[in-house]
Amino acid sequence: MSLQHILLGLLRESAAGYDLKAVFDERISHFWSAEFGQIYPTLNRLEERGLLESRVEPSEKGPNRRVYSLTADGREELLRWLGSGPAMGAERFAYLAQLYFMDALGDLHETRAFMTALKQRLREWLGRLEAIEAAVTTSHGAATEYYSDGGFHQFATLRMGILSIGSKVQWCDETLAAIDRRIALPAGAEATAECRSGRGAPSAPDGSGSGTHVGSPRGEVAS
Amino acid sequence: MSLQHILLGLLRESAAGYDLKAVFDERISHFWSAEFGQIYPTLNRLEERGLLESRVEPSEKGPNRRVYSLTADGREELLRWLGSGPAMGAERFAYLAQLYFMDALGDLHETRAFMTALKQRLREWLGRLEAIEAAVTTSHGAATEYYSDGGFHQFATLRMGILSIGSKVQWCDETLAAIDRRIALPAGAEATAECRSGRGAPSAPDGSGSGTHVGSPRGEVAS
DNA sequence: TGTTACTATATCAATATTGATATACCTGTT
DNA sequence: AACAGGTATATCAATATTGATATAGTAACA
Repeated sequence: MSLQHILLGLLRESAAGYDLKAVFDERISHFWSAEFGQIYPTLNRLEERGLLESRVEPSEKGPNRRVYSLTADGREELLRWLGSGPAMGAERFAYLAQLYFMDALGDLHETRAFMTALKQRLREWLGRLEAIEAAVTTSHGAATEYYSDGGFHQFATLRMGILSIGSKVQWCDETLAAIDRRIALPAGAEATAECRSGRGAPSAPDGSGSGTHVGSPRGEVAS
Repeated sequence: MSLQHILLGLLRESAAGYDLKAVFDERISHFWSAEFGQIYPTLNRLEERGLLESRVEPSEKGPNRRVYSLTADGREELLRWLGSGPAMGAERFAYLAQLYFMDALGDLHETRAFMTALKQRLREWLGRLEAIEAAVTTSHGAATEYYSDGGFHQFATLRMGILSIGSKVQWCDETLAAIDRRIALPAGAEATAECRSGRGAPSAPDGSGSGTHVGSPRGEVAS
């Protein structure tokens, strides 16, 4: 449901779907993204629900544009969402899934190459965010408490991107170091251990006899 | 496309859809989650594509189960995915979107309450992950290089969860401190600043005359 | 003038995801 | 035996998301 609300937020200033795509790509990609195929139908539904209204305008550079703006109901719904407390969706990292299963490749050098590539990608991303941060603090100073209301809030979200991705780069280093220690081990020196995680019962002693030990190949934590 | 591959990874050990749901909830929720409504159709499609095979078995505790296992093609596709380099999907944080627009509430105390609640939720989550980490290192030691192959890779993913969420808790503190400095300001002392971010041209000087300044209410970075 | 190429604008089909609901079996109680 | 409540198993309808494709204008150039 978040995209609907994000569109309401972006449309505090009216815009066409095409413009909004650029905003996703250029300004808020560190916390959300959307394709045309999602933006247009969602705008339609929001208009059907009376949260947006639209008018067709000629474009300066191309075909006619349908420009959307908030209705009173739309503004109300936006404020309701903003006041409803933090929306905590599940996080998804496909590259962590790959790493989780990567023992299947049976070669730690593959894992090492993977982590090196991942670190590189993360550092590029971090660099882009830091460049934006530098541009902002250069022109407005490092004391964000003096920023405009909008700027203050936006800068805070940028900071989370920087800190969070920065921590992932650190994690890459930590993991690469562990990989190197492991590679240096005399063959066959590994013991057996699996770790389980998630929001469920943290350290439930396993072996409850369910017959199917899903996702627990070769060795258990509670060994 | 990732869920399909994650299911292939989990099914290195055969299981029914019901079991897999538990794995998502209890073991890998720090990087992926899935509901029944997604798991079952995806298993079907994977079987149609010949990457999985299934047989119906009586259950010890309930209705008959359809148990899936990898085919040779399925294992091959899993390995292909694992070897294809880090899959970098866009990250999505609905709570950051809320914060980004929260100037609309016009009351920094609302933002403060929001950040306090967010920090609390993140700390709880971090606590769960750290409890798992403690359980693992207690029984297998802190030297992960001696873990089993699977355990080593799985522990690495757990560490990313811990470092990444930890950095977000830090960010909450940093942001709360900035909010407090801003609240303490004499009224009207704020200047104007917006920040833009994303993968696009990092510090493109704005004002390119597009007419619609989407998402840039009240003040520009390149002011 | 016709052609190429490029930007702006939008739609479509396929797939993924969520949340609610359904159905089967088991266990204990009336 | 009939029922109640719980767990195990699975499906469905609605919505979200991705990636490819379509269509309109504009600009440069042969």
